[in-house]
Amino acid sequence: MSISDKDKKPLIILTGPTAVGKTDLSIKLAKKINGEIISADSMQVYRTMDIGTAKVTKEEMDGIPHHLIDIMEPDEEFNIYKFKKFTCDSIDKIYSNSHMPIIAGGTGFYIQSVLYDIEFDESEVLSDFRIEKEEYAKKYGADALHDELRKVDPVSADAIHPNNVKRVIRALEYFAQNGKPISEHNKEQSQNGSPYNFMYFVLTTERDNLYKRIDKRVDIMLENGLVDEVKRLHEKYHNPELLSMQGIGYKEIIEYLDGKLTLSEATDLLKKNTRHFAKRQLTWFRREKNVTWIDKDKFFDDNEILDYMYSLCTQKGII
RNA sequence: GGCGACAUAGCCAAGUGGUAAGGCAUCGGUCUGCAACACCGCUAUCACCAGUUCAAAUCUGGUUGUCGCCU
Repeated sequence: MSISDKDKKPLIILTGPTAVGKTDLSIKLAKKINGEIISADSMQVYRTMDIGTAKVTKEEMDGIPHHLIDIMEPDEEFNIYKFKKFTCDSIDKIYSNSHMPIIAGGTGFYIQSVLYDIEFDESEVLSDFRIEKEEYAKKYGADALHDELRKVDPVSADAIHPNNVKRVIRALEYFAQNGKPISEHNKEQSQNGSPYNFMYFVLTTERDNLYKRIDKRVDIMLENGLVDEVKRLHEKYHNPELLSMQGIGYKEIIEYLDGKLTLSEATDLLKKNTRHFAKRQLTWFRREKNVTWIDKDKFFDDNEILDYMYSLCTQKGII
């Protein structure tokens, strides 16, 4: 590369599977290095969804500014395009405060969009188009829709499994809007380098331990009133289809409230879904390039982790 | 002690002579505008021993274990 990393803008990312302890550590890190936190979490953006998203509380923030939390109503749609836009704005603002941006959160897809500056065109989501295609797939089968994609974009057709109707539709939508295959666009974008001089920390711990933490956290959420929180939202919106209500912890409790599950069944399902989610996150991070894994089990305490992170950031000239 | 039933992967569970369905969990993976989404892949030789048969998870005998009933 022609521009040295040190000339690029600094950025720190702290991620990891759900319930590993990101929030706590990110705040400690922010204090240590004069940082501000940008949440990379697709659910914490929603106001009044606090318990189920394990959202940071004001007290926990302890004066550290947090961005991208509580910026949407639960019946609004949030997506990666919005995330990227808001995050880039926040990063600029943080620089102008002479602070260090720390992206903390578990949505790897979102992080990627900012880190590698992936471009999204301005066009709106074609919701009618999506609905129409969904119905088509339901009526004639997923394979029929996949065949349709093959006609316009064989590369994507090869890459996307026919059963993955959502992705097939997005590829179709992209083609309808731009007149070129999404596979071409993806290929171009995948060659982007990062405009940042960054450290990408992935916090992890032994699998058994992680699962125990998850189970425990779910129990605590229940004790803290998760059912009431979901009940309030469910009564307000009456719409389990909302993106926000599809979040883990919300969809399961709604099933309970609707009498489809007992509370204990809903709880088990919620724990299971959370474990699955954590596993998928881990898979994502494993594939991500240039990440620094931090195995909590190898450190005595958070301070030792912070010192380690600090020294790596220093070496890279980020701090 | 007697009688009866059952014994298939971590769990549930099909399969009654022809070379081990399925579901869940586990594990691995995909992902470029719904991503806490959506999707894909992998995982057993049938309690043990002996016998019948070209061929047994499937039949016979025995052993062990579990459950139920009876005294």
